[in-house]
Amino acid sequence: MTTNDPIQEQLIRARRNQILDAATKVFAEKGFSRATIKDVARTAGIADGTIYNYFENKTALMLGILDRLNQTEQRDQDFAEAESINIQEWGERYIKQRFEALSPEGFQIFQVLIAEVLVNKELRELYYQQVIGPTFALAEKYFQQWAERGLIKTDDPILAPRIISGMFLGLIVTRLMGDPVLEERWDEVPNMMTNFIMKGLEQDSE
Amino acid sequence: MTTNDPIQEQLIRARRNQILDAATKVFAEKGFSRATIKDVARTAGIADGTIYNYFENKTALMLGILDRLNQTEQRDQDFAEAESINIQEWGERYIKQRFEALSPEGFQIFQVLIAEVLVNKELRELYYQQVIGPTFALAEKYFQQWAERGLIKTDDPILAPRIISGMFLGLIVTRLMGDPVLEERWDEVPNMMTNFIMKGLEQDSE
Amino acid sequence: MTTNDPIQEQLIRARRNQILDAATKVFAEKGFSRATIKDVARTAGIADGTIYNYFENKTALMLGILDRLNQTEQRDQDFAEAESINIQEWGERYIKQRFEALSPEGFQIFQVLIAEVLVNKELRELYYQQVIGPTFALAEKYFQQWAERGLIKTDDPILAPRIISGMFLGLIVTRLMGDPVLEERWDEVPNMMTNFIMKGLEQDSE
Amino acid sequence: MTTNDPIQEQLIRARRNQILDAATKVFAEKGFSRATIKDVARTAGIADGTIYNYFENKTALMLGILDRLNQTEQRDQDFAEAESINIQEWGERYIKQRFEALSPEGFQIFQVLIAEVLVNKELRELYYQQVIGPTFALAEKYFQQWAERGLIKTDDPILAPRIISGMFLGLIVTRLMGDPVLEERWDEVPNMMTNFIMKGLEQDSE
DNA sequence: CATGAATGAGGATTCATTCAT
DNA sequence: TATGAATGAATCCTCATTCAT
Repeated sequence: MTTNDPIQEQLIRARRNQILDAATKVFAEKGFSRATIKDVARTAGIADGTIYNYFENKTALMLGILDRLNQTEQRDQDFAEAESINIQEWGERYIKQRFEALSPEGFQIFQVLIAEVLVNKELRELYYQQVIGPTFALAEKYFQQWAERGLIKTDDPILAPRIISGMFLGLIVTRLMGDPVLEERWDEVPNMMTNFIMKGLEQDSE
Repeated sequence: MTTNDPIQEQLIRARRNQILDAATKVFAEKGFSRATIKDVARTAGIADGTIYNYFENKTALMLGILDRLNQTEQRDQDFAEAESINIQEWGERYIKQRFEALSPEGFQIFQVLIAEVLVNKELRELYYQQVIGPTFALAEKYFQQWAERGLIKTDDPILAPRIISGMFLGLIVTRLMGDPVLEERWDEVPNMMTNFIMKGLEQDSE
Repeated sequence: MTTNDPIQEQLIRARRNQILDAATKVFAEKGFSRATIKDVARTAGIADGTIYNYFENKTALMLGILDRLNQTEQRDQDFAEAESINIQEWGERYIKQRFEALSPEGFQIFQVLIAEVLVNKELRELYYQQVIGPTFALAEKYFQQWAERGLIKTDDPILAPRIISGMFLGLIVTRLMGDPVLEERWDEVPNMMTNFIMKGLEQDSE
Repeated sequence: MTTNDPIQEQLIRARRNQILDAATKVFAEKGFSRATIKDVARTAGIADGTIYNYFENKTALMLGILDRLNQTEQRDQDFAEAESINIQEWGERYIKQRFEALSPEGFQIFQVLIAEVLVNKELRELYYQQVIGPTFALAEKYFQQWAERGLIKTDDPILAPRIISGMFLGLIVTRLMGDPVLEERWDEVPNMMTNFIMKGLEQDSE
């Protein structure tokens, strides 16, 4: 079962990725339940049965997608360096970075993920525990520090990051819901959003 | 077929609502595809077949939920009166109103809706056309006016409402994803959000 | 249950006939199985439930149709008088009579009957016992007599009537199968058929 | 999808035939509508689902039966050679041939076919167009020729073949309706029928 | 490992029948 | 009696999963 042959390992990993790519695409298009193993297999260009050599069952495909997401996510958990530089600048950079990470495939992953997490309690808990929770915990810590140092003016370092990430998430969802404006002007969104977060809508009071 | 007997009408409407309530609950819990007609029937306390006396098929249940949503939504399409009063005050009031409209059942409806719309192209297009599109169109018009009159300082009346509604939507999704903080402190969110929208995070520059 | 009020009786019989008419029509169009009680009720202009006040169940509708057929059939069991007149003339008259009995409704009854009898063993046995069998028995008797008296030249009074009635039945079936020629020229068929039966195709041998 | 592997092809065709055999049997016994896929599957000795690997749906089974019939039918479209030989002899031979083609399975096919065609408009039109119509067209042509050459004495080459084929069809139906005489003496029918067609019932007039 | 035919449990839907009004 | 809403058994069909090749 578990070989140690490094070439074998490579092949297996490649095949797993090929299947997960197909699954992501198909799940995004039709949703987890409506998508069939046959769909995934056809999209991956392999036979139905082959999928079961790499994944226990259909649910494992979903978890596999989540897993890959986690792995990529972890790379950009870099709230850190904020201290050194101007907070506005950092915010800008951070947000842009998040947006840039959203490849077309990234959107599909979000699409699958949100849709499924909303209606699958198990997955929801898993995802909250593994991703959302830790992210918020980290964010809270930094917002706390920044607020203390007077870098930002929020008095609620718990809700603030939720509002910001909510904005990000909501924009993605709105785009996924088919808003053509967001699709077309997606590049302008990070800047706009940063501005928004920093300064709000209100007229300067002078 | 279509009787005019008002008592009959009442009964039919009541039964339809009973079924839609059950469907909303079940769809929110398990998602549209995983939910079975038997689930809905059991939850509604009726027989499977009865559902088909009121709805063509399972999909019609989904559309029925959407329809009821539209009907309630239309009541609060009141961007209007903003002109008369202070824009900040209006924003506060408007946002609070939107939040208050979110009964527990309201959350379930969102849960069903978002999850399904994300993976159901037909429904997505329908919903965008009937709800999202018109709402944005209206919002754009008002933002435009407010910006012209100097009430708000955005220079982009197209993206701005998307960012704000995205924030709202994103917060709902985050809560639906199980964030306990948002659930617990949901009452504080409208104020916080209003503030945020108006003033942003940035320290006043004096 | 069983009233003796003659007016009641009349009404009941009328309603039964109304239902059977509708059933005949619907069964002919869609076949017994595909036809629904709702179809029959709608065609009869009454409610579904009402049918069950007059017939035990759906099958009883079929038997009711058969029953009415038997009652009309019995009127023309008049092989008799053949003796008195020229056999050719009699044949002509008999065949014409059979054809004339075929009202449009009569075709529908045949359509229902044949289709159902072919695939319903119980009904088939019932029908053979009650109608086909007795008819052949009678026919055999007369053919026997005619042959003995030299009125016809068949030496097989058992098969002969089967061939003739088969011809009749087959022409009906062919017409029911949608042959436009037979539909259009149906009036000419009796004569043609009589001739055929009497003289066959063969050239006279002089 | 469509492999060219000849062994695969063989297996597929064999399985299709296995299913169609079962379907023919079951449909003949219970009729198309009353027969269930489970019935067919059990009779074929396979699982329900397997049927759907070979046929789109239940209706396709019916069409499949029809298709096989067409293929066998086409072999004996041999009106031709009549010219060379004595017409009586040819008629005899032709009719015998048709009767011999009626294997036990052939009867079942007729049973299914007639019963269903009578109550299924779509199938009826399909069958008329593909089988009955063309057959009559061919027959008309030959009867016309024979009549012109004085081989037969009919003056109506349009109705004549209908009467003859009607006789054949009617005899089959009568037998299918359960007549024990026809079942027992089926072998004698072709001769009797030929005679009948050629000479009719009438006493020779000398 | 790869394949894809076979399996059969599960779910949407239909419809004969019942029964309260 | 007439009605037609409610019922739930029955049936078609889908599809995750298995397994022989």
